[in-house]
Amino acid sequence: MKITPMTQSLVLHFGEMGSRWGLNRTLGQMYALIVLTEAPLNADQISEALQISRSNVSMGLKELKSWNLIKLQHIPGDRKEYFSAPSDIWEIARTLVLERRKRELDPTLSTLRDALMEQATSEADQYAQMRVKQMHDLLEMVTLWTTELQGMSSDKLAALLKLGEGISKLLDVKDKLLLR
Amino acid sequence: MKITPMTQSLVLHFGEMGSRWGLNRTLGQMYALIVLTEAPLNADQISEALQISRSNVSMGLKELKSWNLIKLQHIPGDRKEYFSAPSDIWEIARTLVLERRKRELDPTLSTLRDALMEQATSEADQYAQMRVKQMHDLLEMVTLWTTELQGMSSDKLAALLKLGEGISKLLDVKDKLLLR
DNA sequence: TACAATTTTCACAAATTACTGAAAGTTCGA
DNA sequence: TCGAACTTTCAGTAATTTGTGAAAATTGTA
Repeated sequence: MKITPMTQSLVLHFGEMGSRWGLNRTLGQMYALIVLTEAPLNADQISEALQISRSNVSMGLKELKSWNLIKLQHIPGDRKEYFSAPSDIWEIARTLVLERRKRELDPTLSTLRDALMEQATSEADQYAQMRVKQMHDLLEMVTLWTTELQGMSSDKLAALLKLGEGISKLLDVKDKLLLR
Repeated sequence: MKITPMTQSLVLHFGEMGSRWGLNRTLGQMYALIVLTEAPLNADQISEALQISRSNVSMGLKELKSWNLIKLQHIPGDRKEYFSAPSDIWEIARTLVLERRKRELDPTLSTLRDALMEQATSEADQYAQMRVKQMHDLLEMVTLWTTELQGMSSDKLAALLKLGEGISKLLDVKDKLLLR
């Protein structure tokens, strides 16, 4: 499996990015390759294209599956397993957000809630609890938002994001509507 | 510097979280401690509370400074440097978003743009470029949003987040207003 | 059921990242 | 300008994470 210079450089960049996103370098590279390639790929092709061992690919694929980022498919007459990414980039983004929420936000919220349930005796703990409450409320809102995003169609999501700088104004409009 | 069991467990949790956020475990712990403690702390106190070497604290503090997450202050009659976190949790969140954007989004956008400038000859590259375009547009919108957030007051930010499930409806309202 | 094709697991090796103590550097007051 | 108080740097070590090859497990089909 040959790989063009363009894909090559993108793959390398996303490898670096991957490590900042809870995935690791190889995983980032693998996913970049799958996303950028139209045809579904099998493990051997990935292994060859990225010059990593077959077993490493197997582990990476396992991880990618656990993130729900890839689709398994079979090609008639071929026993190998082929993988591809969703064609809708918004779906990928939505999945990424959802999975990170499950892995990071949810456990953190639960820890914060536990801390809030405790009886704060010392003054130090009272202050800590106050901060915990602030963080908790903030993260809960973020959770609410991500939940909301999950239910939105790709079109709507695109529209929302396009709003961009309009969002601030929109908020003002909302206030006026409520005042009416 | 003693540390209550409550702070202790929160510090440990944010240590784990830190590693998922581009910081590392120690950095997460240090910041949690600073955020949860009302009084500004000096390096020795942090070192003692978290049981890590003085030099490690120095490096962590340096990193935290580069993220703009801590404020340096001096206590009259004491030559040590003391550090504290912003009292406004929204400010912390805003800073975090901004810094991550600078470190991750911006370089990625630039790589994507480079790829888009190239002449795609092969069919493979044309497909790749199409996907790159999708990613680029998505990330550019995210950037726009984060920029917008930077300019918003904490109050407004809180209001926006509180909108939660209302956001979808709000979008509909906007469409109606435009149609009018 | 047997067997070839394919995938997964896992113990170890390699690479990367984080931590430490000692030494060097800085700052400030006398 | 000296020296004590404090901070930073850095080379080496420790810990963690990632990658590999060999072997085991699974799958599909003749």
